[in-house]
Amino acid sequence: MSTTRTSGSPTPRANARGERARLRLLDAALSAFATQGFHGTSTRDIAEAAAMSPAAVYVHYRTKEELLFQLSLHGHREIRRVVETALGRPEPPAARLRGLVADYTAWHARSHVQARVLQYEFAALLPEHAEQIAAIRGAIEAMFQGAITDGVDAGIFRIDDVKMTSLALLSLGIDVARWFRPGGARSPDEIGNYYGEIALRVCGHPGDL
Amino acid sequence: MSTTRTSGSPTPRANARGERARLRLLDAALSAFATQGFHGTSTRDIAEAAAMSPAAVYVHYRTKEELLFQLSLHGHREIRRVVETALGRPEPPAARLRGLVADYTAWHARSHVQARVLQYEFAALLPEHAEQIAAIRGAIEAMFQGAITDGVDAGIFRIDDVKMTSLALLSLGIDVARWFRPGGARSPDEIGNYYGEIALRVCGHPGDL
DNA sequence: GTCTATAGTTCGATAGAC
DNA sequence: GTCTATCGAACTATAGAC
Repeated sequence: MSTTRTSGSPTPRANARGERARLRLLDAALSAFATQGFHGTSTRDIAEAAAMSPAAVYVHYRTKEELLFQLSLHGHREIRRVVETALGRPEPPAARLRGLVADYTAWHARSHVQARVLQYEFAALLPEHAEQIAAIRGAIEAMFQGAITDGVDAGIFRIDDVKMTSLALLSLGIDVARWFRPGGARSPDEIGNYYGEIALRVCGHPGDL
Repeated sequence: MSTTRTSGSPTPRANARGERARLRLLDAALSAFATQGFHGTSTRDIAEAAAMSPAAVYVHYRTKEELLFQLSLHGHREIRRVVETALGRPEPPAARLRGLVADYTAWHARSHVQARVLQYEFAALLPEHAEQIAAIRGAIEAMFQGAITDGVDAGIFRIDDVKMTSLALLSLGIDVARWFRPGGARSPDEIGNYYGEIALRVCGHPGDL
């Protein structure tokens, strides 16, 4: 993650103390945005949670929106890496799609706090930042569609509409961030595995029934 | 929908003019909450969109949160009615589940503005109001689980976990409110029908593959 | 880099005339 | 029921000392 530097520090690399403060602020903002939303969170909330004065926030981040953008950018890159890793495994199309949906879903459960912010606070981003995030989302969607198309071309998936099916599988994973609560009946991995099987059924994979 | 009366009007039934003003405010609040979120919307935004002064809002609603609660309550009752109607049809379990998911999903596409508010602004409700809404959500989830269990008992669905499957089908419908944009490639009914078929596949209904 | 103090704005909600 | 005017609080962000 290439963080945009905001301070006028003369050294090219930030010192350890400042770096720790930056991370504390990101962490505080993440929790607050996840539970109260971007607009429901004040910079004072963030500062207090990070054990700093309200003014100290602005030494590290120019605006409250920049905090949201950094969180959203980092999170989306993390999801993209999860997807790329899942698709990088040398497996046949069915196992690859199952693994993809399983990993994507498990990530949304395990990182539900992070996921809530980047999936549901998108509208609070500045237009230029939203555009950058939208590009990553597009890449993720394209990879899902590619994984489905692979199975169709191999003759093992039977579906009418690749794009609609892709949207459905993405929805399954994303919405987990909305309802998941830690300490529930199922662990993130269990939910992921279950949803991976569901994905094969959705794609009409014969061997799965 | 039994609206809570807020004015001190002496007549037991509000007059037509006041009723129209109330509806204008609800409509203005709905649009604003859907696009900017509850906390991102000011009472001035709502008043302006309803062509009223900021003060006039408070003649009809005690607080901004009451506007959200009325919208959320009305919307959740509407969804519950959609689900009840779908389940009330005299059909075998498979057709009933397909119709249920189709109607539930199509509603979230057709009423995506309303759906966005009631699915994603739940956290902004006061605790006592959130509790009331949660009860309706619980009833809806129970009806989904019932529809799935019917198919399992009839021996036509093959699934491992009724609750998890129910959550997945609910997620499919709800998340449509997040990504749906009018004028897209598919109409709400088409999306609903497609998702109805997906639901049968998710439940492992043999006749569907 | 952190603080105290505060500028300047906007917020939710109310008072009181008509 | 609607308005103008406004209260008091909270907001984002900045100034300037250390």
